[in-house]
Amino acid sequence: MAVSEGLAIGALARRTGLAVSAIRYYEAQGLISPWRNAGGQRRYQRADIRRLSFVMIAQQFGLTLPEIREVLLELPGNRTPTPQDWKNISAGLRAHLDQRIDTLMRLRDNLDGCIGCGCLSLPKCKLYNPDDRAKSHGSGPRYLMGDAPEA
Amino acid sequence: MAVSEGLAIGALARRTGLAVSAIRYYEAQGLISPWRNAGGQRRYQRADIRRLSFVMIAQQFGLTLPEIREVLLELPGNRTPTPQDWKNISAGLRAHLDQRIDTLMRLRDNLDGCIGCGCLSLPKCKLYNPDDRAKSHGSGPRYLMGDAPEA
DNA sequence: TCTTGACCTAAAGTTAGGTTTAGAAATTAC
DNA sequence: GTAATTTCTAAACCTAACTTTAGGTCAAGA
Repeated sequence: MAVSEGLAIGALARRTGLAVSAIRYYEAQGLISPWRNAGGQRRYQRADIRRLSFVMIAQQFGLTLPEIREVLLELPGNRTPTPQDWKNISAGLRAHLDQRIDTLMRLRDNLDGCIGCGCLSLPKCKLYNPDDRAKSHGSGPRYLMGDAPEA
Repeated sequence: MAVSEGLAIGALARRTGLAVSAIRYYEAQGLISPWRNAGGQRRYQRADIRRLSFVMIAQQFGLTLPEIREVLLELPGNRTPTPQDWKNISAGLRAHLDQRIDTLMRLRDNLDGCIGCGCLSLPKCKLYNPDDRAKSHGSGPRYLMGDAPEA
């Protein structure tokens, strides 16, 4: 086998720790774009290992797949990303992470306040601040305090 | 209407900001247990407002409904919870939150290290530490690095 | 060559946390 | 007393992020 035939999906799965089905799913979501060999099978570059690694890390940081897709668009399309390219977009992740930590710490401080005052049920409690609420966790519809649709 | 007839589900929904359907769902998940009036309709105590408030807050902190159910079991079953009871279980939340913040901060530090070394694809990268991975976000099956089922 | 094992697609299933819908019964308002 | 609200149950639907299944093709080794 020649050096530049690329990785088959199974090999990529083994190297990244991802399931084969997950890699196909990521392709469907536009996160990765392999080419096809003569028989129609997917072939990947070695740089794609790094790309998927980035996807996994960004997920841990709470980014959704569409968000990750956007971030990855910042990579150069015309050449294999360099370490510097990766450092650049990782810096963006760092900002995102800082924000999440910040939100949680504010939440914690508010909880401390509420433990003190026992106001758990009061609408004016800071824990009900809509800014801190919703869209931070999980999936599916959420219409929480102040997030309800108009009508 | 007598004082102690209890709240109807719609009233509870208005006071908590939750959807009626969500309240019924929480009941199905064992988070709240109303009684029924003669006509079979749900009736709630005013203390349940506080109970649902706690549920919402705990959700923001990233607890799942089963986890919240466990926490709520620590409340006294034989009487209406006092402010002190609520303070006690809120303290448990605080511990949970501290842990989450800790994890995120460690993640951030590791990212800094990786930005420095560009090791994004190396299995030895600290960002791949299984302890930090999985079960922290979102729903659905996740078999990530080291989390794969045996066979 | 033949036989595994890897790969393909499309569609359906899964989980969490709910919402929506439908048709019927209870309550409330006038 | 009747109309308008609420509430009831059960079942289907929703999203995100995948996995599983079914039925068929490709590739590699003996």
